[in-house]
Amino acid sequence: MAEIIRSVKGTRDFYPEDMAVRRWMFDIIREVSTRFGYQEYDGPCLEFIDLYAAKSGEELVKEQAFVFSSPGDDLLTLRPELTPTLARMVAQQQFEIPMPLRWWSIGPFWRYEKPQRGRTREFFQWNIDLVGTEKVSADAEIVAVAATFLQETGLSPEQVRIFVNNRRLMDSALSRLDIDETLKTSVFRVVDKIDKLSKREWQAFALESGMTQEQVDGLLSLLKDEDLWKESDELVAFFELIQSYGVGDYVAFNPKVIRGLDYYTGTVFEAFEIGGKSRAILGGGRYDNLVADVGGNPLPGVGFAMGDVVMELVLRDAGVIPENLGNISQVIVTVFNEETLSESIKVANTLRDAGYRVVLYPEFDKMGKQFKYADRLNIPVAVILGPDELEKSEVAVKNLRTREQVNVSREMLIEQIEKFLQRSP
RNA sequence: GUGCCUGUAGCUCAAUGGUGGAGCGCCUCACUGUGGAUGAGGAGGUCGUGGGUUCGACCCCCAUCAGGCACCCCA
Repeated sequence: MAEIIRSVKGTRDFYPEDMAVRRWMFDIIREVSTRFGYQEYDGPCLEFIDLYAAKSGEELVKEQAFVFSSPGDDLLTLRPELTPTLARMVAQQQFEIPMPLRWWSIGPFWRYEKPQRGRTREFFQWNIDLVGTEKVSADAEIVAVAATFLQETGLSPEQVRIFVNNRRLMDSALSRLDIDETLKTSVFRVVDKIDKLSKREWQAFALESGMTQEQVDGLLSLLKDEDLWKESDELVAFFELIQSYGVGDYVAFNPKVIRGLDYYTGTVFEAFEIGGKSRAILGGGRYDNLVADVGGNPLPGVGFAMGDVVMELVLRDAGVIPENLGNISQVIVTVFNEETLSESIKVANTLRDAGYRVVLYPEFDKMGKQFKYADRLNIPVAVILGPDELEKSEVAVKNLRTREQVNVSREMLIEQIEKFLQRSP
């Protein structure tokens, strides 16, 4: 066999069974997003690199973006994230769009990373944002959307949890420890590392980043304080509202959640798998200057992003992905020989008009082979149209699960198929 | 960028340095109007690639390519 040209590293092939899982997941995303009144949007996959240079972390553009020059010598990049595109789209029509806007999107993104479990170079990301209000009720709504999604997939609060924190709360708490403004960014990084390093390593890392031993101890007790949120009016209001959404079980306070990006200003949150690998599933928060960097007036907003790769792993491990996804055909119409082919086509079309998913066997193979083919495609019902049936203007309908077979008139065909399908959907 | 592991049939994987196998899948037949089972037969391989050691290499060594995993980084 000739050598097959391999696929590009970090990309995935979606065979029908894979595509069915993706479709299932995306349908839940769409359903939940629109149920909360969000509108679908999208931007181009290609952008000028300048769009990201302004805002995204330097790292993201310089090291992780697919950048290339077009034949016209433009420096282009395959979008590594959607937020800058959203910012531009909003800025371009800032006074046309009714605020607050609720937009969601799902599409492909690219990052030049080293592929490993849960990480590919080409992936899909769900983005959802509520822009134009700084009310804490907006924060609660966005987190409720995330929680509702998790719930709809079948994941339980014992399997996943959304951990919430607040940047302003942490800011003032850090100030109480006499941590200087200039140090805060690196302290946030220290916080971010606490569960990734051993106790000793973490202490060393904390001291290295410029904190005193006293401050490190203070920070440590701060991060253990499960009641810290009560000091924040915003968080108190937030948790009250999230209860009203009925998804309180999925949401919890966690002072360790801080998130790397600089542009978050208030509420920040991350969903994690509980136990197991405790992988991060989605993350987001409040930002107060969405469009400022692309030249518009500052707009407050809140949103999150979720990658499909880790999400699918979590769903798979949790065992919540339904069996038999995808559009399995319901009926196969067999073809006896060349003379009966046109009758088979007519019957197949009748069934299609009635809304069934129908496969017509493409050749004149012997019945055994046609049934075997139906088996492999997991089709539950077969229609047989041979010379005997044609002569009596009947059709034979066979339930391939139970082997039951009956001859019925053409008029009774749909009724009979419906009977078999109800018994084995 | 660093480290570890793996490349053998379409797929999943075996094979003490001495003539490359199994399971699944595929094709044919038993079965010329009825499938999942069973049995019989069959097709299918440059052992990732290139060097080296050896009387002899799938096996040992080196290089290289590809894939996976864990770091680093990050959502």
